Amino acid sequence: MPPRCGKSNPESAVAAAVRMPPIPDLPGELRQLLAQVPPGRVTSFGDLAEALGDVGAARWVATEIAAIRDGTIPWHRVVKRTGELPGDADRQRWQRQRLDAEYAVREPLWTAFDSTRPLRALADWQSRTSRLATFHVALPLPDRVGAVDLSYVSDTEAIAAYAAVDAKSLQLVDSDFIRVPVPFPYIPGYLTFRELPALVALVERVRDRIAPVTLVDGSGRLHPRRSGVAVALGVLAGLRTVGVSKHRLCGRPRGDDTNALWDGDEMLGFRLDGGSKRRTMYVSPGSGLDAASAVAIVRAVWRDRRSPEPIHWADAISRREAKQ
DNA sequence: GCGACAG
DNA sequence: ATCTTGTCGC
Repeated sequence: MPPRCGKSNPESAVAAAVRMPPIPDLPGELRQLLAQVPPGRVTSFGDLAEALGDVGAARWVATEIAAIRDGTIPWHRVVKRTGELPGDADRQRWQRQRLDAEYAVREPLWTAFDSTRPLRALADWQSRTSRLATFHVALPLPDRVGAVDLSYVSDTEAIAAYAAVDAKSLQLVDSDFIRVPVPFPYIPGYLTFRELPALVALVERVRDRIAPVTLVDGSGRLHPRRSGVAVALGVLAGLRTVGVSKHRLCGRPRGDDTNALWDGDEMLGFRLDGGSKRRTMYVSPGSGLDAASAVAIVRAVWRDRRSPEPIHWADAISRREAKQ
């Protein structure tokens, strides 16, 4: 029963607000949208992405359509926003024939989709989730530092691995993995919905022995909605997490410290220079600690490999298991 | 040609 | 991320 009145209860507020959202069947949604385009009209990849809820999914739409083999799906009514046809000469010739056969007008683009815009709902979930994260707590270096990572067996199945090292010796002290279905494609800004179900399942498996801090291969607050996969995992699983990525999703240097990364007036994380043998990494809080603590912890467990020790082991284990 | 958006 | 030949630098 929820508390009735009086003081708010942070525990139950969090418990009520944090649940994994329903993961939409995006390929299915795309096929439904394709079926809506009337014969004789054309639409664009970007307009389809917009109908899915985010124009940023346009490249996923393009690659998904290019992979369609089912001849009953009317992919030929999709063109580039410039009016050009996509693909190589053969594909263009085939598409032009199909369009000519139905006397298609090439403009204006048809955009009157009926859609629930599922990506918009997911983006809203990310914004709500980021408000439940904490990122002002200074956290000393704990005794162990863990990491999680995924390797893909196929486009729809992955190995999620956990590894932990002793913070002093940097020796591997714990590891585990699970094989899990992956329900969602990769779309920039929405990695959370591809990897979070697997990571939550993995964390449940190692819950009783998990390290005080978990590094996550992906962004934390360095995200357009301050809600990278490390933020979501921290909030949903109630863990202290740090986002560690090899590429920068958002955030730019600003001012005196060229390693601090800002978006608007928010300092979201840091660039960690790798030097010669290591590679540059981007670090930001997931939840439960501040950016300075996050970067100090990552530094402490980063020796001379390309990536910090816990991430290296989680990556190596998941990759090895995915190969079998 | 430029810019490029985690995994 | 994964798929992979050839290429480049130490």
